[in-house]
Amino acid sequence: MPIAPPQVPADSLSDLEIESIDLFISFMKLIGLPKSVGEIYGLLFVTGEPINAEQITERLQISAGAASQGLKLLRSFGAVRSIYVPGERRDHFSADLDLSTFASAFIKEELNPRIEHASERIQRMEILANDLDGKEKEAAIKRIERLRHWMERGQKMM
Amino acid sequence: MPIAPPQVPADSLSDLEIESIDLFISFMKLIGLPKSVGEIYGLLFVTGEPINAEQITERLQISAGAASQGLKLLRSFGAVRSIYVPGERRDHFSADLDLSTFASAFIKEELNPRIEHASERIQRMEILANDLDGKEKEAAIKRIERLRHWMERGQKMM
DNA sequence: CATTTCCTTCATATTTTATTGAAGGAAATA
DNA sequence: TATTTCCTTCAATAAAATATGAAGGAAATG
Repeated sequence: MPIAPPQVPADSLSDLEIESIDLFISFMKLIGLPKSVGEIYGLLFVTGEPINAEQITERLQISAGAASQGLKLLRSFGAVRSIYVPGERRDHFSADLDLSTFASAFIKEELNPRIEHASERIQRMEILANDLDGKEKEAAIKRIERLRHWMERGQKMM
Repeated sequence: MPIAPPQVPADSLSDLEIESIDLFISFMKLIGLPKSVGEIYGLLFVTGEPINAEQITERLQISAGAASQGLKLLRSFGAVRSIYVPGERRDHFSADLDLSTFASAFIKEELNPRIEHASERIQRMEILANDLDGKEKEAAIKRIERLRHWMERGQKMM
């Protein structure tokens, strides 16, 4: 009878690490990013020391692909940076603690394009509303005007 | 040979309606709400006149269940209101154009609870960090401090 | 320059989320 | 009060999002 393979006990996470990871999972989900991205940032956040991709996959028990993609995204937002560690061949990564960089990048890369798209759509709506007649037209234009107002407010907020 | 059943051509949507629906689908997705919610609000937004649930399901080709749930959610945010139409048995619905009501309700019901949860988590992290020693402890505390700072900033923004 | 190591990409599998449709309850109508 | 109409809920299903892991490329090593 074959012996059950020993559960490779990937160096389990401390309570502090778990709290941090959980926290950033919720945060990333809130802004629409996948769980794995939150896991990675959460781990890097508490770890402090730069660690490599293998360490990330082992501690978090995620695939190399997920780590690669998550790190790529986090770097693109400036939330994580590559750190050169002398004598080490692998890339090492560290969390950037200045979340304002992250926020700006997120607004610029994710939010602004959507706002622009919405803006174009509102413009098109105004044109289409002009083809209506009478009371209906007036009402539609008023509504769309209002929409534009709100959109501009949102735009300014950023 | 049986004749193909005539495609019940549910009174198709105008270009203006499609633009509005698309716009609100993107918006609702952005804030993490399902497509059907965006469809419903988008339709009500351009329609102006109060319409009933059946009209919504027919125009949007969605199920009665989806309409019911979507309307429930939108009402809970104050984005849609029930309108009494004399002589009509069915409930009628109309979009509330004041999006600030919507925004407040969304912040209160969706965002604030998450912030509180995060706040508790940070507190727990601070306690756990106190159990570390030396340099590691100091570094961890500094990071968590920083996190709290950012969280409080976010909290104030709302 | 052959080999190894590391990283990324992408097709597929898995997990998560949203929608459907049937059942049941409440309110209006006959 | 029986019947019909309307609305909601929820288990089952469909759709969408995310993670996996194998394949391939690039860079370091021997």
